[in-house]
Formats: sequence, C-alpha cells, structure tokens
Amino acid sequence: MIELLILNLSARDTLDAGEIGELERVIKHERLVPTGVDMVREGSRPKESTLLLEGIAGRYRVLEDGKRQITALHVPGDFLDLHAFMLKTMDHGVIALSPCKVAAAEHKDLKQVTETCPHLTRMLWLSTVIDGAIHREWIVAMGRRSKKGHLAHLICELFTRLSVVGRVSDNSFHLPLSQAEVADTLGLSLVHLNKTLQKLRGDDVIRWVDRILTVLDWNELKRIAEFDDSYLNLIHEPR
Amino acid sequence: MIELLILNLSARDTLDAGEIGELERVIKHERLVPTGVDMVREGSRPKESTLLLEGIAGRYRVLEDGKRQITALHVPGDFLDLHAFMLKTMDHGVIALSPCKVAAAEHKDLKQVTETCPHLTRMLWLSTVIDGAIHREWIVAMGRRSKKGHLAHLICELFTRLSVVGRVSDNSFHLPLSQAEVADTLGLSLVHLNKTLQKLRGDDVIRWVDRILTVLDWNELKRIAEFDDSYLNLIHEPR
DNA sequence: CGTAGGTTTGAGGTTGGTCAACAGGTGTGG
DNA sequence: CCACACCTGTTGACCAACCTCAAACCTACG
Repeated sequence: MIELLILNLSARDTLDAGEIGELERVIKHERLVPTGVDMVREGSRPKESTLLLEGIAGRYRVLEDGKRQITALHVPGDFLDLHAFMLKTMDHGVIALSPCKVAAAEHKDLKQVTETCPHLTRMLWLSTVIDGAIHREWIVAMGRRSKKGHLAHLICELFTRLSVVGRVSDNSFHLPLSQAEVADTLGLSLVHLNKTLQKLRGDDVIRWVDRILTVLDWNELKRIAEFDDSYLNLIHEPR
Repeated sequence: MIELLILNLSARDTLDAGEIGELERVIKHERLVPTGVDMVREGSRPKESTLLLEGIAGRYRVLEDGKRQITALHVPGDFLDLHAFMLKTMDHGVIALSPCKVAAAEHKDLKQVTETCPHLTRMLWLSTVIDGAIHREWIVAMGRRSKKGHLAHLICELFTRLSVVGRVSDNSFHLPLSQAEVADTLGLSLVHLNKTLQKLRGDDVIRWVDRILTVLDWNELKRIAEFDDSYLNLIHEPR
C-alpha cells in the first residue's frame, strides 16, 4: 500500500526496515474517492494526513467571485496535506481530479514518529519542503515565463514526477484533467489555455488525446519550458 | 539575538526555557550584509541555515532571458533558508533588499536538535510549512487576483507579518524595496506596477514615500485584497 | 556640476480575457 | 431508435490589460 511513498522517499535517501515498518504501522484506512469530490475541505481541522495511492488530486482555493486557482497537483505517492499536521487548519481544499485511492496517517501517530524516529521525521519534513520548492517554481513560471513556457513546464514537471513512481510508459502518461482544470492551475482563461495548447501541439512536441498525454520531443519541450529538474530534489543523499 | 525568532514561533505555540536555550546555543555567527548582496547563492550547498535578524531579504530566481522573479520576502525573525537543511542544494538565491543583520545555525546542530528535541523540531518544521502556505497564497494572487488586488494583498501580508515582530508603528512600516523589486515580486513590469500603485494611492488606502509605507485605510485595503490572515497561522496552539 | 538610480508619463503594440457560437461524444428518457 | 441535454473542446470577434520603448524628471551624491 505504501510502496509508492517509499519509492518517492527512497529517491531522496535510504529508508531502513524499521522506518518502513513504522510507515506501514502508521498509514491505514485505505479508501476510494470519486472524481470531483473534496477529500479535504478548506477551513477544516483534519486529525489525519492523507497519502495519495492512486489518481491525481489538486489543492485549490476559490475566491469570492468564484474564480478558482489550483495551487498544487499531486501524483500517487504524495502526501496531500502533510503540512496540516503542523498547520492544524487547512488553508485550502483538496479535490480528486480523477478517481483516487487514498490512505491516512493519524496526527497522533505522526507525532509519535517525531518523538521516536528522527531520521524518518526529517524525511517527512523533506517531503513538505519539496512541496514548497514546487510552489516556488510555479511562482516563477506564473510571474516570468511565457504562457507556452509555463504550460510546457507543467508538463515537464508532471512527466518527471510521474516517472519516479512508474506512471510513465512509452513517453505517455494519464493526464485526467479537463482543459478548464489545467487553465485553473496555470491561472489562465479556458479559451486562452486552449490556444496555448495548440501552439505546443503545432510544434509537434506533445499530443494529448483521450486524456493521455504523450511527449513527442522531450528535448524541445524541455527547451521551451527551460526545465531543470533540480528543484524536485531527485538526488539520493543522507538527509 | 534570537528574540524575534522566539516572537515568531511563540505566536504559534509556547517554547519552554530548554528549547529557547537550545536555540540560543545553536544560532551564532552574527554578521551584517549590505543591500544588494547575495546572502545565499543559487546552486550552493550551504552547511548552515540563516536567520534574519534585521532588514528585508528576498528569495529569487532569474531566467535565461534575465527576467527575475522574487518568490518570497522575509522579515526579521524569519529563517531564510531553513528548507536547505533538508534540500541540501539551494534552488534559488537570497538577496538582501536592505542592509541586513543575520545569524546562522549549522546543519549539524540542527540535525542534533531533530535527534533530541521533538517539539522544537516540529516548531522549525512548522516555520518551513508556513513558508509553503505563503507560497500558495502568492500563487492564488498571481493567478486569479487583479493586479491591484495582488499588490494590496502583498501589503496586507507584510503589514501583518511585520506587526508580529513589532516592526509596525502608526500604521507604518519601512518597505525598503524599489518599485522594480516590487514588480519582480508581483510578476509585473515596472511601468505597470507604477500605474497599479497609483490606483491604490488614488483610493487613499496607502501612502508610500521615502520607503515608508503607511496604511491609511486598513479595512478598505483588506477588502480590495480580499485578505484573510489565517494562512499565516497566527494561532497559538499545541503543535 | 555631472552622473546614477529611482520614479513617472505617454505612445503603440501584443497578450490574454470575455462573450458567443458551434461541434463531437455521451448518457438519458420517451 | 430518436430527441434532447450536457459536457468538453474549439473557434472567432472584440476589448481591456499589460508589455516594451522612450523620454522626462527628481533626488542624492561625488
């Protein structure tokens, strides 16, 4: 059940058997969440943190005028709201963007991990800090990249993150979002997202049909995005 | 020396004498950094994390075409790069936006804190997680707020954060950035930032002369920004 | 007195938003 | 089986927001 989390963490540092056992002990209550359903509500005070096992989920906020901004996308093996363990109150919602399978770690158990397993604690801390690094990269993309570059960057990021957890084959991955949802993650209007998408398609760097995204020319896509994966911290070293 | 850090953390949970002593032991090497100087370089692998004692600092990245995006602003009492303790490699630079006084905590000492002081560890973890919450709020502002709303939001945020560490008096605080730097934090051109600024000034909600920013009408500013400080987690509770 | 950094203003062009319509696919009920 | 509603994607027209370029202005400072 927690294989993908282990894959995710092991890409950054080695976990020993005791730590893996501890994770297995702490993570439980597997359940399914249908597309479109909120798994965590804004303003709530969850008593547990949620690990995504299958599917794509998004963190989002909606403003008074109804505009929505997705602030993070999550792939299998990601914690959706580990930060809530420290923050206590959710400052955003989390929605299932495809059918999702999730499991939960109770905060009282996580607290016990921080009391007894320093290295595992640091690895969990690391995963929230990588979230932060991704946030920063999104800020850079929103502020200073072209829209085409921003979209290309998002695709590069998802491609890379999904590769780590074995969800890419034949240069393709399942991208279940609608164009409206992608627009809400880039901060674009739906119409303009569509036109931006067509520019990328026109360059023959990607194909996206039936919710399957195929990268046709990785080097060119990377160049358009100015993508450098170092912010994802896919380096194995002692933490 | 670490009073402001304690102020910052104590706004979220109580630190006991032992924890404060531990922080005093770990944080040392006070030094001054002149305006415009990089305190941490992108791509470096710092062996210590930096606490800002005085001044304003910014995290930033610059793209190939020379465009710069500031991804975070820091006020006294903030750790600038505590995340580097876990990340190891800096994915961005940190620049002094005014004369700064800083101190340092060596990573080997922080590691020891994680081995021996679980609650203090959680408090440090918390502070990186609040950074993340601020990042998310910036993403929302960049993607879905009007430029005027975005600027107003930034001012509300700085006002609130500076209040916590006692850097606001008479509804005024020192905002040492140039308009070009503010433009780089909002992802705007300098010209357009200037025009946006004039809209806010025209509404008589702020004044900004000689690098002193005065909030003339907090309620109206808050309304324009749709500002809600809950993401800053200024709630005292057990963590 | 000249220079440099910062702010302000205007002109003109590009980007991106809104509105509106249409096409294709799917599911439902008559 | 057909008619209809609904959802997603696509396209065009039009307008507002925002960018770039350029110049002027205003200090502070050597």
